[in-house]
Amino acid sequence: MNSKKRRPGRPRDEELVTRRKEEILAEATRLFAEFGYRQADVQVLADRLGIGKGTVYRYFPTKENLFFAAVDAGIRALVDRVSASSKDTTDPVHRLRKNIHAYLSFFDEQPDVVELLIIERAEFRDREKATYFLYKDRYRDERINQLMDAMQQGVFRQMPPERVMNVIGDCLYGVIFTNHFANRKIPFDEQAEDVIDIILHGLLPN
Amino acid sequence: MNSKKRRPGRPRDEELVTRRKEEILAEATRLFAEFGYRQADVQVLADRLGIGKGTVYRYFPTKENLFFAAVDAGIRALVDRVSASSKDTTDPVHRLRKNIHAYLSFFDEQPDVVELLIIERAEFRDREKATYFLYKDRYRDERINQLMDAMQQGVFRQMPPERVMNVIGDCLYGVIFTNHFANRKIPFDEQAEDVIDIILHGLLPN
Amino acid sequence: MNSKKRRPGRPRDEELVTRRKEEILAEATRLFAEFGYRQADVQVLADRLGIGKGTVYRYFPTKENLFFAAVDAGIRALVDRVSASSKDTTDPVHRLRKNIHAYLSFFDEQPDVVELLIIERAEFRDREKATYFLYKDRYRDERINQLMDAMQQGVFRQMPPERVMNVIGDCLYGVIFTNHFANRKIPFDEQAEDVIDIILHGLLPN
Amino acid sequence: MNSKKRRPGRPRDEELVTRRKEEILAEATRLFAEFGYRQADVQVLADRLGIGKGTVYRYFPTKENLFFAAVDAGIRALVDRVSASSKDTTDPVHRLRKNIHAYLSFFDEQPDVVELLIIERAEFRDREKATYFLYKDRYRDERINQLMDAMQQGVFRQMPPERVMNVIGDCLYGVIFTNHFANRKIPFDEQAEDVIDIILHGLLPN
DNA sequence: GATGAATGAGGATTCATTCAT
DNA sequence: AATGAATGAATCCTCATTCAT
Repeated sequence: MNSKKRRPGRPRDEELVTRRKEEILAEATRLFAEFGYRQADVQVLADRLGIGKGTVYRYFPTKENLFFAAVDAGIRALVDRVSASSKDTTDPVHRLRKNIHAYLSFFDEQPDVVELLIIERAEFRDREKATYFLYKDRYRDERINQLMDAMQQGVFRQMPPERVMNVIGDCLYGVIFTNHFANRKIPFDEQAEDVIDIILHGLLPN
Repeated sequence: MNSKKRRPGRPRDEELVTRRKEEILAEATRLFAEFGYRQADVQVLADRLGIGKGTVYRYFPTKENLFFAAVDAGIRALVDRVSASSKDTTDPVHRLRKNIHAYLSFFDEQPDVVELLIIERAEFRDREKATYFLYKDRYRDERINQLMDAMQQGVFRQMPPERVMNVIGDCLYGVIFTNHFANRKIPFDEQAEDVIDIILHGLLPN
Repeated sequence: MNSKKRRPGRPRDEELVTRRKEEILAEATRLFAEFGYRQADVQVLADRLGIGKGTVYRYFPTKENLFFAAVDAGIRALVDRVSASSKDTTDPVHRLRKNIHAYLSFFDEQPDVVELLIIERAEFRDREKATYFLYKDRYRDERINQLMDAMQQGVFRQMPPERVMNVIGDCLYGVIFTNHFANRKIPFDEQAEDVIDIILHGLLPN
Repeated sequence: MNSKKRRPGRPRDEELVTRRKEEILAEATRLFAEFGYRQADVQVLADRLGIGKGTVYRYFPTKENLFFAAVDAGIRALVDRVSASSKDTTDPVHRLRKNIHAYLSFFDEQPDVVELLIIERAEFRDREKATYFLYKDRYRDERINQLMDAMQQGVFRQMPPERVMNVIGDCLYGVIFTNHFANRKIPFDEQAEDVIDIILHGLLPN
């Protein structure tokens, strides 16, 4: 499994760096989620980690850099989870269900990541796009193709695939944001079923 | 009618107070939307208004108070718009369409209000509920009843009304947030139609 | 009793001014005692009096002026009380007793005045002498003479009268300050007796 | 003995902390005495010390905290001086004389401390007791016992010891305050003798 | 490499005073 | 005369970042 060639010299150092970065990132995520960007004090982060403030700056040159690294890590974890959820499925409806469940369960487990998304937009308003959507764009064509296939197969109605994708994506995004903004406590799998039901069948009786 | 005895001295001008507050609020909304809460400088606000900083504090005792007044005004305007949109409609489908159009057109015209909602959550993370949802709660029962009526009439399928309401609300919330986070430029009425289409008919062919 | 000649014209105006000043001064004394000089807000003073802030400034050109007027009024009241207390007494011991009782009872009734004395020094450190001592100086010679008479008569021991006066004065000053600084609640007449006892007889057995 | 493992990085220098705090405290005492609490600018303090403002806040988290640290240091120095003055004396009269001389000579040398006491009360009026009296309370029982012994021995008259203690304390407190309020310049040892004379023998001829 | 001491730019808030009404 | 709207000077405190040890 660990197929990287182990070269002689100081291989452990690299690992150390990686491990340290991850530790810092994990704590930083918690800190930002707790205090917001501005109020999150790098000194507090260092204290919680039991290291010096300078050490944090060794691994992340600025607070902003640290923040975006945390956002990135969070979103990458989300993407991995959602991708994995439908790996062995080709049925469009099943895949959609799996993806929605994975998406909502991820944010249920990692509520801090939602906070990071909000904070990112609140603090870095001048960015063209939030990180989340940069990642999303990468999977755009793949999603579109899957939707078009499903329509071709007659599993979904014929609709503009991009717009369908938007509505589904927006709906899920809205669910997790509302959960946080309204302090809503609904079991995530119930939410998933509610969303799936409406997205698949609509409100009208057939 | 105006039988109040004129007390000596300069009379307090209630209208002036109202006008001033509105002027300040309008500019504050722009400022917060532009810079975020922390970065928004009350001095800059005063400069833009051509008044002294102390004058701002005359009308709003703290920056936080000012911010929440701006949020409140924004949400009240939204509520008014949506309420007005379906005033003379009793048909459930028509009402839903009207409401969704009104909702999206409001945020299309007042994008600053979306920013305020995001900023509120990012900065005041400890509040039980964001202002938006406090307002929403007031209309909860009314909405539920309308949905139940529509189901009774057979216009909508029989479903748990609360959950339906949540999915619709989340979906719309997600739309406006995504518009901002992803810097998405789609005509709001197209978005409205896309959302309405899926919510009413679902993805599956009938 | 009201022996001032009432002249035709607008005599009431003067009275009004005097009355207004006194009302303002009384409330100002309370306010300063409650908040200190810096923290005492002229707006609050006006509000408590039910008048406009500008009106306060009509009667007292600056806050500082207002403060010193309050101090002055307080000290003048003290002086009057103490003077009156020994008006019909010529016996040195009796006069001393009367004066001490009057002094302590005054500050017992008017604790705000003590606060003013403290605040005066704390805020206006550059004054050569606190107002209290300016007033005291006026009575210096009279006091000295009284003490010298008492010594001549053999009622008091022969001592440098100035120094005796200082020790007595300091002692009383210390009593009222300590009452305030230590939040001490002792009936003022007991305190008077304690002070009188020691000042007259000393600690040593005769 | 110094067997602690040297952790990596710059070791925390406790001595430096202590030294810095003392330096800051000394200058702060001067500053507060000169300007009062409100008017004392932390920036000026930093400038006088030739350090950054942030450094002051590194050692004292708030201006208030800094002020009380200064008060505390001042009073502790007083207590030490007075305690030391009568260490090898058991004779009550001698001890009283020594204590009074020490007390007055302390404030003669450290007039800034008197200012701090005044400022404390003027600014922090809501405190139950001024710091000075909190310290004094600790020595209360000891003082009472000494007085009772002296009375038992017949060195002092029989009197309520608590009240005697109060009168002596108030008298001294009054002396130092009057010195400052009235800008009085009398050699402190003369003052001591005057106070001692009256406290011991009273005004009346034996 | 790690640490933590030092820094100072940046921004909210208070309140005496002025002056138009 | 009386009022209260407007002003802005004055100051505390936070915290990212640098760099000597």
